[in-house]
Amino acid sequence: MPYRETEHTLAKKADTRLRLLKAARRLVQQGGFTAASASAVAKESGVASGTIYRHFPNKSELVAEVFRYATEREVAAVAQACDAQTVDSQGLDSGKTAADKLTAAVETFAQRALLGRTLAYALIAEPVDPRVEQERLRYRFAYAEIFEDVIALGIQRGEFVAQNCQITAAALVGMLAESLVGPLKKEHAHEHDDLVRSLTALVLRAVGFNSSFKNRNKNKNK
Amino acid sequence: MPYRETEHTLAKKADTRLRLLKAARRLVQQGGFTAASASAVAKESGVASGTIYRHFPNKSELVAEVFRYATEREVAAVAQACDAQTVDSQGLDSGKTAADKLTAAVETFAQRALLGRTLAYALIAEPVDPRVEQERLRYRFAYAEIFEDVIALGIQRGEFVAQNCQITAAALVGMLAESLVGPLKKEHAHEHDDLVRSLTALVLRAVGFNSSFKNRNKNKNK
DNA sequence: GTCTATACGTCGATAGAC
DNA sequence: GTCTATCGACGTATAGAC
Repeated sequence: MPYRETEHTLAKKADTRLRLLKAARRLVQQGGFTAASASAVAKESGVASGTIYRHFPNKSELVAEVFRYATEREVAAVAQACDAQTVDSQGLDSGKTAADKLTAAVETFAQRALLGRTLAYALIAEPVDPRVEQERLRYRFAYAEIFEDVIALGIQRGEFVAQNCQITAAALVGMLAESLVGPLKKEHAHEHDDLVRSLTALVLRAVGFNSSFKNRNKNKNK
Repeated sequence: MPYRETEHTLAKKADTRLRLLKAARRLVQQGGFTAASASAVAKESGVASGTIYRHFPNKSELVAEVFRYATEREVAAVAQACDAQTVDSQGLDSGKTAADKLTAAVETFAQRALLGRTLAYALIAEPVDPRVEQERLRYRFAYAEIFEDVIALGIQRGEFVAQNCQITAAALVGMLAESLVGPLKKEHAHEHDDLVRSLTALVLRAVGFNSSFKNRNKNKNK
């Protein structure tokens, strides 16, 4: 009787793969990418080291996948922070301004990073394999796309000064990432709130937020 | 007669080392770090490939050294742009404002990058060996230190709003680096001037430049 | 400079799914 | 009976300690 792949075997295989990813992510969370050695991942996920290479062609690919797995959560959180409550449960526009959205995005990004410093540092700045660095570039662009929309909205609403959205969006990504690198390395970053406030202020200045803007169109869709 | 290192042999050795570095830098300039393979470097500098390893312990170290060699120029150019002409040949303060300095720094960084796009991309964003990535982190901090002084000056002079200089300085480094990544990859970036203008405006907004600032202390040291 | 530790990746054997 | 997943020791490269 010839061997065939069935639903069951495939599901099991996918399951093992996921276990490996989750185990690796835990290790990165605790000690950065350097802590996610092949043998450590194997141990953490309860398989033999050789098994890893039945699911990933090499270490770089495993790590790149872990990077995506972890970063996608962050991107999603920021994206959600921008859109959240723009439209409430009754389908009414809550009148969230572009400045509100941008502030929420910055706070979300920064606070998540500061609460999981090791993971954040690993995702943002830890020197890693070029293969993983490639993924970093992609995801920075993903963040930029989110910001771009918000900036365009802000300009359209007259909250922000006219500007090239793409440039500013990329710049915001750089600002956030780079300004967090230092604090993420230090041990006692208990001035979280100060830092977040500084960052939001900085970002709002950068986009040319007109602080006299009074949300003139508030509730215009009601 | 036992072999001894003489002045002459040492000088020759240093000379070869420098030739290797310069050759590698040329290659990076033309094709990024991927183009600077060991064999290519050997060919370009007219030595046998094995000779490289008499001057550098391994490829990573060679590349890291090239990175430093190239980046130090850039940092120096930016530092000089900040300080230039603050004091003229007669020892008189030319009254350069912090905004002037910051603008000069941004223009210098961006224009140099746009004129040597391949090299700039390699130094700023190309996925590279972790050993080299480590150097990137260092140099980003070097840039930040330059900016920090200028920002502190601007605050002190009342040109910029009060803020945490370290955070802003790091953020500026990130802004510049990240906003150039996209443009540096594209072929026809003939909107150089537009980009540079956008960047300077963005940076001045970020530091909270008070555009009504009239350089009240101009020439106060005359 | 040698020695030890640890890293990645491979391999033949084994167990088990089909 | 045929194929695959898993194991875990092993080969090889490299880094750090002494």
